Amino acid sequence: MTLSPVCRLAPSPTGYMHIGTARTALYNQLFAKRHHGKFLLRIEDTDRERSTPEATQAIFDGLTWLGLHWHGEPVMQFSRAPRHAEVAHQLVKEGKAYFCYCSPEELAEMREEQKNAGQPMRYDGRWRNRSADEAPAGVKPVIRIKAPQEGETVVIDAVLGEIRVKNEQLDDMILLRSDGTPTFHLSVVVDDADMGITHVIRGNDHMTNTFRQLQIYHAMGWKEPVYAHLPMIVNDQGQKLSKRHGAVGVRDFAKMGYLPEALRNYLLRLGWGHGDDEIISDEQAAAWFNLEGISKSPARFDYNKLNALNAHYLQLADNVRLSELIKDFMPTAPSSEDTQRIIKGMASLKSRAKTLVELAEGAKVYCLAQPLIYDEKAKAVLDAATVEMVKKLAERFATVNDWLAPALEECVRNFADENSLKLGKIAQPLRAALTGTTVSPPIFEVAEILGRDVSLKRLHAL
RNA sequence: GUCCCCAUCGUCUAGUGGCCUAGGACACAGCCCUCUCACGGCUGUAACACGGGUUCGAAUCCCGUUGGGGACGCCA
Repeated sequence: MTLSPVCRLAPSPTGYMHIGTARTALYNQLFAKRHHGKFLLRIEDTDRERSTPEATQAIFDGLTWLGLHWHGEPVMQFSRAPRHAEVAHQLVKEGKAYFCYCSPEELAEMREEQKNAGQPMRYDGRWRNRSADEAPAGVKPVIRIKAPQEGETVVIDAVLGEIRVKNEQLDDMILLRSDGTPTFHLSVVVDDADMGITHVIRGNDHMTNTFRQLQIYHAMGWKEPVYAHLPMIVNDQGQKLSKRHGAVGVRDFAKMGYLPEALRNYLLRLGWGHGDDEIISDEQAAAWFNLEGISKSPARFDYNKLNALNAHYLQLADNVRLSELIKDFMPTAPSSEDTQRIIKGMASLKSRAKTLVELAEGAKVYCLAQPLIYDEKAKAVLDAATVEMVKKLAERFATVNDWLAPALEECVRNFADENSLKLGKIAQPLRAALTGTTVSPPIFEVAEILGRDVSLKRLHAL
């Protein structure tokens, strides 16, 4: 690549930030990084009805949380409306676009007739060659492009290859609405051209838009960008991911306890491959990412794999960082002493968790809420005879000098030998007594971290 | 309805005419490790949608069928 690429993410701020948008952002950012180019952000807020500042903020927040940084100030598309109108009028002057005075009702009627007749639903060009004198009074016209009616439009897509469509299939799309505001196609092309975008990497739902957008490039004599259309992310039914069927917002994944680095790795591999590599660091991703590796077919979102990846990145994550992150997932904030215990026990805790939610759950052992609550399984373990035994063990514990896991383990092993018991026969009741549960990190480690006083207190509380 | 795109284990994928009795990862099952649960290690189940070609040879190329997805707005 001789010139460094300029990529962009162009989401419309009409709600939350979709996970598919996040992946598109990742691919754009990686591609730009790989080739030392730029990754720009443009907020497509020309739909004044649906665009909200909150949704715009959600996009900034989502990208920031994911660790995807864009270059420079985001472009707010609506602010460029005058420029878009200017281009539309220029095309009219050059005879490449024209005014159309059809009412929305008239167009709807036309489509209805076409549909009933089994015809393709397309604008029939009824104003293409009429002069403005025929304009009905009081009707504000739209501007339509005078699209070529013969030949074909060809897209060379970096993912899909060459795609051709006959121009007769395309109609004269609206460039400028009757209120003078630009439509999507016009603003996208004008902005991409003005921003110097060289590579348009976007969702496959834009594939068929490309033909129309190319016509604007051709009319204006602008150099067209390289296109790369990404396969959709679909749900387990194979359909477009939508809010009706579960989580789709980046924020939802944060709330479910996923780490941004895990989501990045997951999204990277969802629709792109590099041999047999599965765990891919940010550095490797930036060095390896290429358009050739993008797959053509839609990819299903799979929580199992995301969970596995998240578990992996949890292992790699810094213990103090994790102790901070799990606070959002705990009913009450742990005290500073509890937090210290959690950090000490984190190595064992995190190997047992797939998400921050599970990690927070596990960390509860070190949060000293009194009295200790025993779950059903723990109660079952602690029958009367067993409680007697544990109390005897507690007396032994009181004599342990170094309150450290190895010493405690030795103490319990000796106790077990003396009573001809298997270690498990004592360790499990000990676990139940110390944690109120039957599942925890290694119990001697838990006892060590809990400390002598707390541990003995819990044993005596039986 | 019209147009466009897609098609390898349940899922994500490797594979670009012989290296494929199709590889990896996740999930699943079993075993080992083990104080519980995990981690880890080992083993296993499991796929080229179908039908025609082309070729000495096809998961790989071509055509068709079927199935899936997307687009057809004065939304983006």
